Amino acid sequence: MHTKRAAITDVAAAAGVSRSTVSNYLNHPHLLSPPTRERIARAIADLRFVPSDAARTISSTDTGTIGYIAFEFANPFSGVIADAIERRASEAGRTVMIGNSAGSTRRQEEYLDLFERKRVSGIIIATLDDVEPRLEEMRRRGTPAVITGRGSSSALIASVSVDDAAGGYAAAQHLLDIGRRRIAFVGGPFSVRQVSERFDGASRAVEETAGATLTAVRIDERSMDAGFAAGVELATRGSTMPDGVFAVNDLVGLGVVRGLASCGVEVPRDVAVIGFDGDDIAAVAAIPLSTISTSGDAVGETAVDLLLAELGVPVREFPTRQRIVEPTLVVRPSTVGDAAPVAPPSASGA
Amino acid sequence: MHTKRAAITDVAAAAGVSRSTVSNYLNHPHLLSPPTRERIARAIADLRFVPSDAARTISSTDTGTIGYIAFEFANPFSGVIADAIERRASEAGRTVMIGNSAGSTRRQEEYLDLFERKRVSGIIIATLDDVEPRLEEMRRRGTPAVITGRGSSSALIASVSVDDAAGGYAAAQHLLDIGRRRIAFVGGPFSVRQVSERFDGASRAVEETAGATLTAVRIDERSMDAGFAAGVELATRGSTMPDGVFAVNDLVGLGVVRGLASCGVEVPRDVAVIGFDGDDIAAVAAIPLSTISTSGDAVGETAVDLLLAELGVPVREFPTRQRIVEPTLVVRPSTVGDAAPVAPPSASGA
DNA sequence: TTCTCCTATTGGAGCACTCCAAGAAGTGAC
DNA sequence: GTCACTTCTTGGAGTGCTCCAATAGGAGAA
Repeated sequence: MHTKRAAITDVAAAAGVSRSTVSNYLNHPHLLSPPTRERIARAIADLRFVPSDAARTISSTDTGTIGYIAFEFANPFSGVIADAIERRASEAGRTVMIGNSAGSTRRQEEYLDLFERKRVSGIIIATLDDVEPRLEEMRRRGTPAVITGRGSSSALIASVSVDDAAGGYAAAQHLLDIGRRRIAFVGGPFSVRQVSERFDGASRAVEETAGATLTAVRIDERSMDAGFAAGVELATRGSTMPDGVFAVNDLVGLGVVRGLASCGVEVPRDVAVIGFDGDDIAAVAAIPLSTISTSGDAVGETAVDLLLAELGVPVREFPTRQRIVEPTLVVRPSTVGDAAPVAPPSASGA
Repeated sequence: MHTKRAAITDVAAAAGVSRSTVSNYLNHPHLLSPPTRERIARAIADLRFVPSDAARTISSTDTGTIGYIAFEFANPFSGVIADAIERRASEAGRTVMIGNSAGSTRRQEEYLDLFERKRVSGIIIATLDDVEPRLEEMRRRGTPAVITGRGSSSALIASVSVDDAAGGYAAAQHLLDIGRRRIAFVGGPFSVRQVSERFDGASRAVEETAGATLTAVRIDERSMDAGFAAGVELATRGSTMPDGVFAVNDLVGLGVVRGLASCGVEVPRDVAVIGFDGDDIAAVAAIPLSTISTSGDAVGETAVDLLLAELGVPVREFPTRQRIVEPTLVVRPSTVGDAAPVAPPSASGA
């Protein structure tokens, strides 16, 4: 099928030097005299020699690759983060190995195992589970990790998280600013920290405003379908129907809009809807969705920086262990429609 | 910082057996007696031993990982394919290492180098460049590859491609079926095979229909902005404005729709628009876009199957070298609006 | 009891590299 | 011609594992 791969010994023989010299050519070329360097270069080209990273790893520990365990590849947000991680890592001369836990704890464990066996330099993991103990152990063995998406509960493990409470506050405040008072939060399960913190942030904003109320519509999964169902449910509440909805994420938000629309409720005239995440699809939807945008780029890049810092490689900015990325409000027609918005008692764009 | 990692020798010592026995435990556990097995298991747990894949690779060649070089991570379609590849590979007990060429030939080369150094079992690459010679060489050295997205020009390199010509034909035929006669193709550059084949397919359909014409609007990049510009340009053509547009992909298609709309042209009443790819965003757009859908899942899975076949691992289905995935027509409001469509002389849904 | 046949275990060679102490070769000063 | 330095180059040991031929230790057959 194919001829045997050339190894460093073959190159040495072809160039008439020792293995060590070829190794030096590969790792410390400045040590060689120009003629030797040239002969080795020719031999490598002739034999089409490709050094084995495995053999190198075995005797030098650092593999130069970063393992990233995504939570859900299907979610476009994952792609944005992965892209940012890959870009930043590549700038630092490192490569990324990507796994996809698809939300499964088992697969997450499998990937942690695998990456440790591969001796990746470090791991970036998006997770909802309590993996800190495991990560601490791995760290002790020499493989550091950074958690993305939520804060780390361990001082030993770095994390990059989005300020969900601040985002929730901003979302609710925006609804209040455009005059909405009966706010509904659509999301769940509350055991997921992101969900509860977004809700708590919204609560705080609502409490600060006289006459405003906040109710929660619990859903089990954060999908467009669940949002749709919630939208339909809200639409049929009659007089207790909210005039503002804060959806836990954009997918759910888009579902809510559709659910409401399917019952003849007009967005944003009757009900204003805002999401969370800043997905691209939110922008191109039938009624573009207002949202609290978290920069996936920033999250990914920061995660890599934190990891590199832990690896002792110089990075652009001095890192602290736990980083929090502030989300920003993006206003679109789903809250401030082209159609004249409901009279805003206290107008003030956020 | 951390204690030295336990190696197989340490485990052997702790369990009171030889290194070979531990190696057997790892790779051929059936050879061991239950008591030995247990002692080794305990020793591994106590020492928190994690075997090194690098050391294994060095002495057994197959790393069990597949390298995937994506063309553009930012494009959601990449995510779908990556997800499918990852899933299928994981079913086969293999892992995926992902790189992102971001359309750059240089980075593509870098990843090919890297993956070969890592001794991945095989490579799946989405590319527009003529990489076959390089891949043939790698194959000779023991690293096979599969190209996705376009056919391979080499009989030695497998590929999974979408039948772009058939897709182009179907797109144009759909426009003709709903009574459109002045068709415009928006896409470019024509040097990219996918583009020219889609156009050629469309040509064929148009030629078969008396009185139908096809014109091409060339664009340099396949982005929403480029589509928008093309839409605006078309809208200002006055009497020569087409009544049907076939956009080279969904992103461009969405741009065209917006461009037309920005000039007061109504879709699909005045101009019907169809895209290509089957992106999710096409479905949730303001005016959901009809499209020629290619299943990213099928492409990804088939690519893995082809690669595994090449690696001599049994797979579900007997593979041939070059696979072609047939795209399917998805009809949405951008061609057949809720508003009454233009009188269709020869109605026949495809 | 002796011999055969398993089964479970092992020593040692090998894999493709790196790393380091030490040697060779060349240069210039005295 | 000798000595002190550099600059290159090199053997050999080490890395963590796998693979294989060889061996020990029983169990059963004769």
